[in-house]
Amino acid sequence: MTTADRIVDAAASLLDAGGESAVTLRAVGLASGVSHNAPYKHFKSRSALLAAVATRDFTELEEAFARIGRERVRPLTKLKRALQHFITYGREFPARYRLLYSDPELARQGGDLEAAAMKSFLTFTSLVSECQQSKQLPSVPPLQLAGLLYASVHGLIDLQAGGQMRSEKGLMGAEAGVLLLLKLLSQAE
Amino acid sequence: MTTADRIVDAAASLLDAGGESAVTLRAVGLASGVSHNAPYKHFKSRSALLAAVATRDFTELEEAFARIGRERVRPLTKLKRALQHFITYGREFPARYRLLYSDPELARQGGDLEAAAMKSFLTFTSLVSECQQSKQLPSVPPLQLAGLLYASVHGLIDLQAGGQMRSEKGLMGAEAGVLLLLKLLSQAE
DNA sequence: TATGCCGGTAGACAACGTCAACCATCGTAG
DNA sequence: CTACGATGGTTGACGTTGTCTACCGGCATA
Repeated sequence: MTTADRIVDAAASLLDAGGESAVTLRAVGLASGVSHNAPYKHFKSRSALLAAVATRDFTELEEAFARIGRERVRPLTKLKRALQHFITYGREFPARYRLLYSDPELARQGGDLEAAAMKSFLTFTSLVSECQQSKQLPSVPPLQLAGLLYASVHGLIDLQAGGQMRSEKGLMGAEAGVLLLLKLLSQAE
Repeated sequence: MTTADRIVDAAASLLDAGGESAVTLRAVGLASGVSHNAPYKHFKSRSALLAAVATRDFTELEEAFARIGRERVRPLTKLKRALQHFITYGREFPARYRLLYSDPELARQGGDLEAAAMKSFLTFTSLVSECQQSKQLPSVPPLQLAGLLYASVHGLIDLQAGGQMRSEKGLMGAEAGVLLLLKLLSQAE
């Protein structure tokens, strides 16, 4: 494993452990066994390092979507599994999840964050499109339906990750929300 | 206008102008004509100041929802107007919008942020409930449907505020997304 | 063998949040 | 009338942070 990888790993761990503010270059350096300035040899700034973490997670997300897409089950089942994976990831790593969709400045830190994000969305779209072809979701333009579903699920996960949607308030969890949404959508056309 | 109000105003302006990182206590002090430490006489910390900004915005949001709820138009029209207001606010003040749903630590900074957020959501829920009573939305538990709608719209606004959902990518805007969602939901039951 | 890049170090700097000490004003208890 | 505590303001200092600059060793290559 290269040093750059170890630095990204350390940043991700710190992110999980203490939120974005815990990702200081000094802590990253300490955790990856280098000095507090070594990250600058691999990333242009702290933001660029965070962008690298986000890019890696987007790529892994896309791989998961693609893997699920190859399973031999009903299209709607694939979609549900993909959404379940998304939700689980968001619940397990809320800080990393929120990083994915944080400031637009992150995307402009160079790198291929935007491309990775777009690719994962397009793979997700193909899952939605499959459901439409098998008449399990209404026949509106696939990109529109996928965008709507993606945004809705993002909203559910984000509110849950931020603690604004806790079940003790009588609200439902992200899983229940997704299932309700899919149920309602499948009744439309 | 009290000094505390001026400080909150300054923080909101800086937030709009340069994002969260631009809200430094020194800049806030300068903009509101006090020293860099005066905010501490009114707010326990920088986070508490940001929480005050968020609380104010949630309150204004709730007032807008309540105002729209008193209009004499069809329930679904009220709901659409409320959502349109929400979207417009998010587009005009993306940094403030994102502050509303940022870290859970903000909510724990004391203050009544959580109560204000809940109140605005409940007022929104009453709009949804009205639509259900007039059979314009499916008859599922109101809190669930409202939560789903709220989260979905939040997702649309948030992705747009973060620049992840730009129309030049062939994706739709938040308004179109909401209209599509309402159209599909109204076909279900 | 000399050289220039690559990846690392250490140190300094300004800006930031926060803390402590100090001070003016003013309503009020004695 | 006076003493005083609370309120809201000030200045200065401290530690931490991101970032910049300078330095340095190894190693491929001309």
